[in-house]
Amino acid sequence: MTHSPDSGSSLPAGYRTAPFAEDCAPRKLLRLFSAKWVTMILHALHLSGGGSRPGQLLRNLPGLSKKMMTQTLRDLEAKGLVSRHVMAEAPPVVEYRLTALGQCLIEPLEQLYGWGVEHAHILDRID
Amino acid sequence: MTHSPDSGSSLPAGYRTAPFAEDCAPRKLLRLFSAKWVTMILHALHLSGGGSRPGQLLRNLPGLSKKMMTQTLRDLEAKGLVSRHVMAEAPPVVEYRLTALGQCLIEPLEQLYGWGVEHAHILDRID
DNA sequence: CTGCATCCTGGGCGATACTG
DNA sequence: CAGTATCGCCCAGGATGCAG
Repeated sequence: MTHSPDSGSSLPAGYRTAPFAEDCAPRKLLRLFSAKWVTMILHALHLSGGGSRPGQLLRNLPGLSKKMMTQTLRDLEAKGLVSRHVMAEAPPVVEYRLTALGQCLIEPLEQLYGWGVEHAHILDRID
Repeated sequence: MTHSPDSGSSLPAGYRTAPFAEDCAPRKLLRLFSAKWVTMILHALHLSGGGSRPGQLLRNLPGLSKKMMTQTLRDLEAKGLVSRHVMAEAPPVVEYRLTALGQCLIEPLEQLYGWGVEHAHILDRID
């Protein structure tokens, strides 16, 4: 018998997991973005043309601690969103760049950022 | 002398606060959305045509506890994103509805949800 | 400059039990 | 059914210090 491509379950179009499940696609995205510094770092890298050095980032993002920066970068690296490049050794020169995957995630992020900027007057009332 | 409308500071177009500041518009939005149940509840209300009863919500969102539901709803209410309507008294019948402001925030949320669904294959690699 | 380890606190959030 | 109050866990994330 012919059965639908999505393993036979009846889910809303496009979904491969229940739309309200903890692990539904949208939630994954939001969970990623909800880490305090993830979006800022992605955005900063993006604005720097896709790559930036740690010191640079630290200076660009007031409030960001060295610990959280490294930690967040490691996390993003593990997820394949940024890549680490060592250029020299003494003194160490490092640069982090957005991977193709990272560039991809920039899209919805910038959309959201854009919306936020455009509707700043609204956001003033929710925080 | 004529001065620019945005109080004279030199910020990127559209911004009224530094793009990297903790309280920049995009960050406010992300902070709101990062609360564990906010987006799910907004989304659920949206799908229910803008209004829903507590029990309904509880049943629709597996994993959501009564406490967190109420707490989140109270929070959203305080921010003017949902409104509370008591219909009867015994037994109590209550309905929560999205306000105009709430409807407004649905826009970027649904965008993000849409993007997430469309790129589920990518999201599988980040979580 | 870059990066890791350690200590510590706040509060988000879940479980449970009780009122009307 | 709707809502509140309490207890307690867990961990994100900030501060500080050391190492290459």
